[in-house]
Amino acid sequence: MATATLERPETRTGAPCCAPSAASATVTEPEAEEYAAWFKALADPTRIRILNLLARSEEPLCVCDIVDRFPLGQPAISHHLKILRDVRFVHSERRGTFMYYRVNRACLGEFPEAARRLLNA
Amino acid sequence: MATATLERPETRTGAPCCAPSAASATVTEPEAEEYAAWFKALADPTRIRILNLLARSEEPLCVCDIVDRFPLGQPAISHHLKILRDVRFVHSERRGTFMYYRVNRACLGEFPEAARRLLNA
DNA sequence: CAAATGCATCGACAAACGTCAATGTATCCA
DNA sequence: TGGATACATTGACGTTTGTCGATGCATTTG
Repeated sequence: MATATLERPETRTGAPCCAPSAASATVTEPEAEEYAAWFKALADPTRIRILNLLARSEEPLCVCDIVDRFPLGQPAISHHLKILRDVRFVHSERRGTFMYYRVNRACLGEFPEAARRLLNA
Repeated sequence: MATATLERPETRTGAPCCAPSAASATVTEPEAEEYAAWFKALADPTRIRILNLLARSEEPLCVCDIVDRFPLGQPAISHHLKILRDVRFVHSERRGTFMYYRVNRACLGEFPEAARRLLNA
């Protein structure tokens, strides 16, 4: 899957986050693909746990911190982190040779509200 | 995937819906699989649009009504409806030879809140 | 009962996903 | 400059997913 598929105009123009300002109206096919991409990023137990781990951590965590907590190899963890980064659920920041990850609170905060508008119309 | 995987004790004992009463604590691996199953059910554009269609409809819709709105065959639509039923996002009811589907408001209402507790800890 | 209708299920197939081992890249340090 | 460290990327593999055509089942109607 191409990364560009998950990058929306709003994000490229500097909008803080994810919500496509969905009114409680009909969801078009492009919008549906966008929503599905967000849900797909959460459709794996490991990513759920990584995200919860980052959400509950005061400090950003480096990749090796995360690898230590899972029975998976480092490439698998990096793969999941990339998926979470592509949909803007997490941010990453270099510190020397370390990459520190933290949740994108603006994005995760808007996500449940977007889900509500979508499903609870 | 077996249907039984998506049936949690609460649903079997008559609880209204989905939320596993997740405090804002560490998500265990079984809990993560449960959450992932819900998100997985929403990780497809067609299911997003089916769910939005049902959510915006006052009246329940039969399968042929839904089939008419998508460029997919009837087996594909039935397949997606089964996935949405397995996670309790929709209900189905027979009327003669027709199967009428409607959203499970209790479930879809709790889902965003569960997502918030999970991600916005 | 028999035919017709609406939907579910099955079998098959291509595409996507998750994982690992191996390798590449960037940064720090001696 | 060269080695070591932390992470990303690649290629391969088995599993899962989404779709279709064909078929089966339940219900209504003649």
